[in-house]
Amino acid sequence: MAEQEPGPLAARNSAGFEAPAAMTADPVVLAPLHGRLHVLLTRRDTPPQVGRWALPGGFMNPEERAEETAQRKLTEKTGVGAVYLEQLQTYAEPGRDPRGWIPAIAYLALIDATVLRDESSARWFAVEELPEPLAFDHARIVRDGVERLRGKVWYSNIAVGLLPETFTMPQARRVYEAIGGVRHEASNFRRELEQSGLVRSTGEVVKGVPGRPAALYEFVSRQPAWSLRRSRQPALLARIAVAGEPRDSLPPASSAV
Amino acid sequence: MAEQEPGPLAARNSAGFEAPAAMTADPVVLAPLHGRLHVLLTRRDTPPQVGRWALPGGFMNPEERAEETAQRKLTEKTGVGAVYLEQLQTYAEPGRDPRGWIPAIAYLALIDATVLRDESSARWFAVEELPEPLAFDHARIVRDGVERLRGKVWYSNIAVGLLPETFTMPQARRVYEAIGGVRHEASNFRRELEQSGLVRSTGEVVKGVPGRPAALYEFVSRQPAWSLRRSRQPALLARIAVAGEPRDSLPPASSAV
DNA sequence: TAAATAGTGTCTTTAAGACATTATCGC
DNA sequence: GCGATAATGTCTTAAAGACACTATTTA
Repeated sequence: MAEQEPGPLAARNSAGFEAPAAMTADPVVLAPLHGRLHVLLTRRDTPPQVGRWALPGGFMNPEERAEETAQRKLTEKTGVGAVYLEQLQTYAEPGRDPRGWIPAIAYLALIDATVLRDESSARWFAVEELPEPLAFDHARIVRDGVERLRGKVWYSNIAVGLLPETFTMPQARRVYEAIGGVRHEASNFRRELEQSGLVRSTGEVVKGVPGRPAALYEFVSRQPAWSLRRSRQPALLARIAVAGEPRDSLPPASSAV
Repeated sequence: MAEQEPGPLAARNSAGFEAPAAMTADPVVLAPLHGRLHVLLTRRDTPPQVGRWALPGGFMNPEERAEETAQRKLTEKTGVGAVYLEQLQTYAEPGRDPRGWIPAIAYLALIDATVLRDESSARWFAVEELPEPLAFDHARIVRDGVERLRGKVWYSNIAVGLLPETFTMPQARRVYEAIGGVRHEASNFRRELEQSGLVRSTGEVVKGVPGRPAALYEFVSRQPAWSLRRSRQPALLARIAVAGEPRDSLPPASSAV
C-alpha cells in the first residue's frame, strides 16, 4: 500500500477502537448525449483536491439509507431525481481518501433523459474523455459504473431512465448504441427488443416528420425488471411420464422459469 | 424506517460529526456438498444475538483492505484461504445492527473443494435450509450471494475454487448442477464447457474405477476470467471496403471482440 | 414524384436441447 | 461377457447477423 499519514479526520468509537471517520455515497450518473455516453461530474470547491472533477456525492448520516443520500445529493446537483439507482460497489482501500478512513458506497444512477441540462457547477463528460485527474479514485469508479451499465442494458429495462415515457424504435436504438458504443442493425434491434418482453407498442405513431411515421412504444414496467428468456425453452422433448428416479443425489431441477 | 435506539456503540469524528461506529467485512462462503449448495456459518458467542448463526465475518480496521479482512476471518474460521473472493454488496441500512451504525461489506467467497471439513464452531448449511433466524440481516446477504454465484457460473471461471486442480467432465458437471440447482445433460454440458474456452484437456485420464476412464481437464486460467463469446461472431458479411460515412453521429463501433 | 425514414420478410449461421450410439474400464 | 460409466455423433429448434425489399410520410 501507499504510505499513509493519518489525515485530518479521525474517529474512535465508544469501545475505544478506531472507527471510519465518515462514509460517502457517490452516484455515477450516466446518460447518452450527442450519441455518446456521458457522466455527470462536479468541480470540487473545498479541500482536499480543490478544482478536480468528482462524482456528485457526499457524506452519509446514520439515519439515512445510502440510496437516499445518493438520491439527495443528485437532486441537489441536477435538480431532478434519478429514475434508476442501484448499488455499484464499495471502495474502502486504505488511503483512497487523504482525509482519513472514509469508505465510499458508489451507485449507478440514470436520470430522466428529458431533463438533461447543464446545471449549477455540474458538467457532463463523455466517458471516453474524462478530465485528468479526477478526484480520489473516482476515475476507477466511473469505469466500473460504465461497465455495469453496458453489461446490463440488454437483459434489463435499465434503459427506462434514458428514454422518455414513450419512444420509437429508432430512438431506442440510438440510446442503446450510445450506451454500448456499438451499432445495431435496425431490423434486428427491433426484433430483439420486441421479443425481450420489456416493451410494448402503444398503438400510436409520431406525426409531423418526414418519412414513414414511427410507432410509439413504452416499457411494460418502469420498475427494475429483467428480461425472462435466458435460455431457450425445451423443444419437443418427450416429458418423463414415469416417476423417473434421479440418477444422482440431486433434488429435482427447480430452474426459475 | 424502524424505530431505532442509539445502541451501545457510537463514534464521532474529529470534525464533530457522527461517524460509523464500526465496519464489518462478511464473507458468504459457498461450496457444493452432497450435491447441493451450502454456506458456512458460525454460531455467535458474544452479544448481541448470542446463539444465532451468522456469517463468519468481523470488524475491519483502517490499515486493512476489506478483502483482506474477509480473507483473514475466513481463514480463522475454516483454516483455509478462499480461492475466490469478490465483493458482493454493502449493507448500510440504519438499524441493521442493534449496536449502532455499522455497515457491512459482504463478499462472495469460494473455498477449495478438497479441504471441505467441519472445523471449530463453523458449520455448513444447505442454502435452501438455513436455520431461522440468522443474525442481523445475514439471511438476505446469503440470498444475494447465492444469486450472484448462480448468475455468474456459466460465463466465468468462478467454479475454479470448487473443483480440484484437475477434474473430469462428470465431476465438473455435478458441481455446476449443485450450484445452479439444476440438471445438465451430460453431452451438452461437455460441449458448452469445452467451447467456453475456460478449460482445457490435460491429456491424462483417470484410472482404477469401473467404466470408461474419464479424461482430465484443468482451467486455462486460475485468475478470475470471463468467457469471451457473448454473441455470435459475424457470419459471412461483406465487410465495408469503402470509407463508409456513419449514418448517425456515432463513433465507429468498438465492440470488444 | 422524390427524398427520407420506418417497418417487414427472409436467408443464413450458430447455439443449444434431446437422445441414440459407441467406447473402455473393473470384475 | 456384463454392468457401469465416459465420450461421440447427430437431429432438431431457436436466436441472431445480414440485407433486400416494402410502406408511409413531408416537401
